[in-house]
Amino acid sequence: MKIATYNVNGINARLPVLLRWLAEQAPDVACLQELKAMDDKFPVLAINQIGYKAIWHGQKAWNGVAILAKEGFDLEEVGRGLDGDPDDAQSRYLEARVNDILVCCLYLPNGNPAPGPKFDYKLAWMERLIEKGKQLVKLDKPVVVLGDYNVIPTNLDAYKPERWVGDALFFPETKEAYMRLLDQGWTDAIRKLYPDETIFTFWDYFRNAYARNAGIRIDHFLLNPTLAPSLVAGGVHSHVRGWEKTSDHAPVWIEIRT
DNA sequence: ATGGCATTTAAAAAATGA
Repeated sequence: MKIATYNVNGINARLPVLLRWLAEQAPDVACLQELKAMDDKFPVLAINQIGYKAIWHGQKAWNGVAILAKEGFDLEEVGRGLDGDPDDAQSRYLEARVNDILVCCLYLPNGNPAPGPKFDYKLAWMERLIEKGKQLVKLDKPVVVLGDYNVIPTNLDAYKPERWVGDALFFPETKEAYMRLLDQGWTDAIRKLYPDETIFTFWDYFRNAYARNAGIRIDHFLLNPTLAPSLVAGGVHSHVRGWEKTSDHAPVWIEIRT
């Protein structure tokens, strides 16, 4: 089974790119982030027409997450949103069962500028995710928590790491919270497959960043111990970042033995 | 240190992203 994550940066603005990528790569499951659309603006018809079911959690203008699965897969929503803050109205977490795998799609807050209230929200959100992770990691069933983490885990994950010092994606507290999550027993699937390679999933729109390969790795797959032994392959569809009217993220994928 | 670009909302310019 191939599972992908893709921060589309506006699902309606990127619909041609999204459909082209789905047709070209045909992932079995695709988790999307940054829909930037309300629920009734989600392009479900176009997605159904190319053979995918979908569930989504939208929001006006910002955020928004969705889980797509090919027709023939069993897709059932398990929940939306993280516990721990009843006042949180941002659509950033969606959980579904796809066949026997629990698929948890997230769009972790950016947190800039740091320090500040947005950074506080990011760190609080990470604490809520860590609470959730405690339960998920120990399940007997296979679990993947994937999406745009907005975390650059190590110096290996950034072109010129010194440029990211002081950024919320690379702040000591951000990396520390992410490490605490990993230490629950999660496997960073892409880093497991490529322990020493420079791999990027995001290139900003400025300064010709994609052509210079001046990127960062912030889209991650975390596998629980039940699922981790089934990992067989993975990578980044970086060529999609070179398409017209494309997102600043590229799709990332893994393959699971089922 | 700053700004470069792209999107949404909504009707010009602000907010957001990373």
